[in-house]
Amino acid sequence: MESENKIYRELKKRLTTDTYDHGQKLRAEVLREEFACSASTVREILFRLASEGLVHFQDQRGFRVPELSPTKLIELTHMRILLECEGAVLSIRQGGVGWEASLTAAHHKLSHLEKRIHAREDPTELVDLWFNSEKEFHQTLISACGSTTLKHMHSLIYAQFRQQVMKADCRFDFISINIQQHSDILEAALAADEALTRKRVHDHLARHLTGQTATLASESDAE
Amino acid sequence: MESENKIYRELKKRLTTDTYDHGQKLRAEVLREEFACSASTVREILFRLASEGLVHFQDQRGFRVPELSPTKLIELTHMRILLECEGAVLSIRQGGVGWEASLTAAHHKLSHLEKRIHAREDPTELVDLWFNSEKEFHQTLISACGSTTLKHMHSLIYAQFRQQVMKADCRFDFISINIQQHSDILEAALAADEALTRKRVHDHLARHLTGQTATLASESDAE
DNA sequence: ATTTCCCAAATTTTCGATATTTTTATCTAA
DNA sequence: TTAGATAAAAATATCGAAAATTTGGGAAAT
Repeated sequence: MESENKIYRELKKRLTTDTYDHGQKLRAEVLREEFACSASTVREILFRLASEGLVHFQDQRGFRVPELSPTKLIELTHMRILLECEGAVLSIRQGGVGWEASLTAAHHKLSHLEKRIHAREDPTELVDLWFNSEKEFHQTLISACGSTTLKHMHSLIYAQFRQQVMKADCRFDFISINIQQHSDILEAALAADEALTRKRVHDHLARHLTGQTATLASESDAE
Repeated sequence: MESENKIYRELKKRLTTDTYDHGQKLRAEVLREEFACSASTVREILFRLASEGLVHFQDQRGFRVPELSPTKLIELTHMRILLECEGAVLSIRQGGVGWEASLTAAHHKLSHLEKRIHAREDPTELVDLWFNSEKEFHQTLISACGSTTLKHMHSLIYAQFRQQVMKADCRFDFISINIQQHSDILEAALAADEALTRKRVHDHLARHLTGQTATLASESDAE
């Protein structure tokens, strides 16, 4: 049963980190072998992921990685803005020095990493680290909001958002803009400027509101 | 498959409509008999409900109806305010006449029912109808927001909210206030007054923000 | 050549049995 | 009497196989 959680985390990681292709079929029988467990166990985990929106399930037709959807991405971005602005503002009000410290720390790590990525020719090796750091920064931003429910909703949305942009994000086309925007958010948050924080969180995510982010290179339709 | 969805809906209904007690154990073996299916099927459904927050799952200890939690209720109320205000405002902007018509219709049905409840001595028979109507009204309020994701998040939150207040709501202590507040919301929405709509949605839900709603009569801890 | 129907293969869903873990009950020793 | 340990009972997790459903391909008919 400990292994089940392990498999869950591994699958979730893959689904949000550019391992599978959008639309690809996820056969329990195949994954069963890979993870050395029964098909029922895999099935259970896939259902769990399906209800989080990271896997698409169709009756009698099994599981798939959700398709790329510009509309979905816009909606997810909208939700992220709503939740992160709310969470950030509440954190500003209630967070105190402890929160400021952890946000600074999270930003420092992220910033350091993003600069390394920016300097590199091929940042492939750093992709995984970046996914973690950027997630941690945004989670820390709302961490002192005082609502487990808000944080939970955010993590659901964030994971789906990441799944939609994982392929694009691996190219780091916007890395230098990102560096600036993350700094801007930190600055506004530490200044306890609620309106400015909202604006900067919005600006940071606004790029995904156009529906043109999804112009990707060759989509292989492996099956 | 088809029967599975049926069982899922039935269980969800029970979990949000005062059938089980908070903290009550949900044994797969018991439900298996009742629904005439295998324990695995029930287990699958319970997992699904668990990831929606409607049942509590603990490793090796099975499933339970979540405990009553004042903190949780406050958080859920907060989320409802956030989501419903956003959804209502977007609907005002994008809804058009069609939306106004369905909102008026939903309100009419709800209003009619609430007046019947208010007039009665024992409204027990109308509880189920009321749960449906009140849900429909609030869903209609945000139905033209243009975001499937927002509506989905709202329905997750709404179900958990209802689960927390189901026992209390069956007593209809606030029915006359509710009638007024539902009307107020309709009025503001039809007037396309965004700020006022936000305020009235907030006021309608504010009662649950105090953490004192949960003073209930005898909690039986059946097992 | 195209469409329809039917059969076979592959995939998914359901199930009951087995193994593991937790809970309850009983007994012994302090 | 109580606390701890152990055994018995109950509940849960895992599995492989049987049942049901979909998919793909080929033959017959238009």
